[in-house]
Amino acid sequence: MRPTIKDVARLANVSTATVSLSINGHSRITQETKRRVEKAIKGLGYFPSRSARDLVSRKTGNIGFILTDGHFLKTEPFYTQIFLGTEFEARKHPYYILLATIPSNFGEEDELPRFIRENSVDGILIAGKVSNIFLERIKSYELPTVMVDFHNSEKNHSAVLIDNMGGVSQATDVLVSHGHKDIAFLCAEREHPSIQERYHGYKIALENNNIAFSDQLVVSLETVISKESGYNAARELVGREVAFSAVIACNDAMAIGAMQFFKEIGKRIPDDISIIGFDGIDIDLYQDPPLSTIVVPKIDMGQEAFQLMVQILDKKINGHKKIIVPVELIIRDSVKEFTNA
Amino acid sequence: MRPTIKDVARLANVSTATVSLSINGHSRITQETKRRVEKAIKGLGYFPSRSARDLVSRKTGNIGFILTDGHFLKTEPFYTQIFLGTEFEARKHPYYILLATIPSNFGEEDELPRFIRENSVDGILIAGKVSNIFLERIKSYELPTVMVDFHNSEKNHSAVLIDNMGGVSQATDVLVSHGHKDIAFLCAEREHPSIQERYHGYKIALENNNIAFSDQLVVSLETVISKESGYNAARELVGREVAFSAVIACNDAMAIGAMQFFKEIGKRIPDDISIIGFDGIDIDLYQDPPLSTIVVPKIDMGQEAFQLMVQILDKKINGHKKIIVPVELIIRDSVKEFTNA
DNA sequence: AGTTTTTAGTAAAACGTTTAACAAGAGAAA
DNA sequence: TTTCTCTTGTTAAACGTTTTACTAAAAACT
Repeated sequence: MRPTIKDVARLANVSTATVSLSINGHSRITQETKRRVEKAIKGLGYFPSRSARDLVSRKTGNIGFILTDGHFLKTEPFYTQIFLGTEFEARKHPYYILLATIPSNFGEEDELPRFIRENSVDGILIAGKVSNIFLERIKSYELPTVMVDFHNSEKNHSAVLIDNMGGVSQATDVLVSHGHKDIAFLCAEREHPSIQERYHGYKIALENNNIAFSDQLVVSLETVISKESGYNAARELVGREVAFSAVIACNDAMAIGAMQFFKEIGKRIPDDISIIGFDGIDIDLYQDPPLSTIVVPKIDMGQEAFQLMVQILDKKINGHKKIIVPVELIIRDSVKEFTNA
Repeated sequence: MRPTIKDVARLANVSTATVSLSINGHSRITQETKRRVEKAIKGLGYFPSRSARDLVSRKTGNIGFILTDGHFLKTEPFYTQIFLGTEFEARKHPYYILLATIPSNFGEEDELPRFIRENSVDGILIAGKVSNIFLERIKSYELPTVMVDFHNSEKNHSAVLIDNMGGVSQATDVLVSHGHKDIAFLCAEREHPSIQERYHGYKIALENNNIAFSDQLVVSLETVISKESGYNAARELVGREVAFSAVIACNDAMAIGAMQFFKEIGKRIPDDISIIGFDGIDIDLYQDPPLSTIVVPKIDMGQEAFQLMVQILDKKINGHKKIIVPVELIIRDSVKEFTNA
């Protein structure tokens, strides 16, 4: 039989209240008794019962982590790494994480994650884009919410976001400083906030560098971001027969797809075309040449999000807080000085 | 304030005991009262408190899902899909799943997953290969355990396993029936039970088809399975300058890496070489040509594992039960009749 | 009719914590 | 000395269920 707080109290010759206060670090207890309690706990291998604790404190001790099944099963473990970050952070706090996936096109008829319906979480983390219907449906539960790598149009939630604009601006600046003037921008899923920000960063940077913007250099056709859409976007760009010496893709998957097309039609990278992606995923390094990219600190984002959640639950935050995590531009062999050759 | 069982009892004009028995489907309660209780529950939007329930029933209501961080962060969502399968199944039962990753090389100094140390799970699911040290360390907790796609040498746990031997045998048979005689086998991580079984299936099938086994046709050099090791294995095979017209790789990743090498040296698939992988991952379809493979029902495996766990917890099982899930050979364009041209 | 058995429901204890209200003793202030 | 204030600890209620033992009424036997 697992020892209870009573066993500890008996062994330490104090009341159960003292044990409880001692464990939870209340200042009422003297060092001496605290030591006695500690010793008893160690001796018995005692561990407080979660359900008893939760019952009286009226918490569940769980945080829900929600993302779409598409994001969870993606080939690139982008959101998986964010999840891992929250897991790492959760270990330092008295919470467990419950993961649930929802359909990408969550609609009226779909069921909410069970832990929401059963009131088994104290708050939820939402990673990546989810449907508005989903957001509407969970409103009535009034759960503390932190969004990661996404924020809804009303922006009425705390969120951990990527510095999309800064990242792409920086990338553009670097290409310009390498002598490039005709810089293309390949993207998809234009309605996604992150994509809009990246696009914005591209335009701003061009402006700052006194380079005229040309919509002939922007390809934005498809609604889903993938290697395939990158391949197609590159084909479209080449088909337009407009001069360009560098490409920024709105993420690494598209960049890799684009590189594949460029290579297939005999273009050399970086000799003919310099290219930069966004995300910083592992396979970037295994490309030929290795892909330059804007690295997103995925683990950090997960950790930040969880910390934010803890602050909210501890009522240390009043309104909605936004955290913008910085990104890091890493230039590899896919970028080279512009040559007129 | 959330309604409690007392509110329901009051509204339905019965005792809390009746409500409890009613909810949990005890036969003591008459249809009429059950209906009254149901109505009250609906009316109040009542939901039983997990912590209260767990406290008295001395369960946690959680199942731990453990896999190595390497497996979790893999590019191919193989284990992620297995996890999703358990998630789907868990929704039908009164359990939540807690996920934890452990280091691939878990050692003496590493910490056990928090939910184990804190006694917050009623049982654990272990997916994929984990270190023996880990298995040793959790022994003392005496947790009901189900292993998925792995079983330790002592085989003293229930497990859900893949029909590795059957799958590869079948693949070999098909190649033989397509006229191939010199069939190579590429693998890595030879000490892994699944790999051994696949290798065994290959040998058995050759024997059954009266084809002499040649270790010149078996490449097993590296300790880690990946696209890269497949690429290297193919190079090794070609370097041996021994005739072969077909290849079975011990998984899809290696098959894809091997295909890449074959194509690079000008071999045509399937004209010069037929190739079959194992796993059935999504990108198989996007290969050129689409890769034939032995499809593992990953979602099913997760579901089976969870069902097994529930049976164990309900004491419906005496000893250790093994479930072998069937696989399905799917022949795509990477396989062709042998021609002597 | 009287007795036993079955049925349908209830009272109350128990699960293991937290915490508000209280108490006893020690030192400080009067 | 008496009273007041800290300090350190304790008592006991409360959290929301489940379940054992019990009871009253109805049904089934003699």
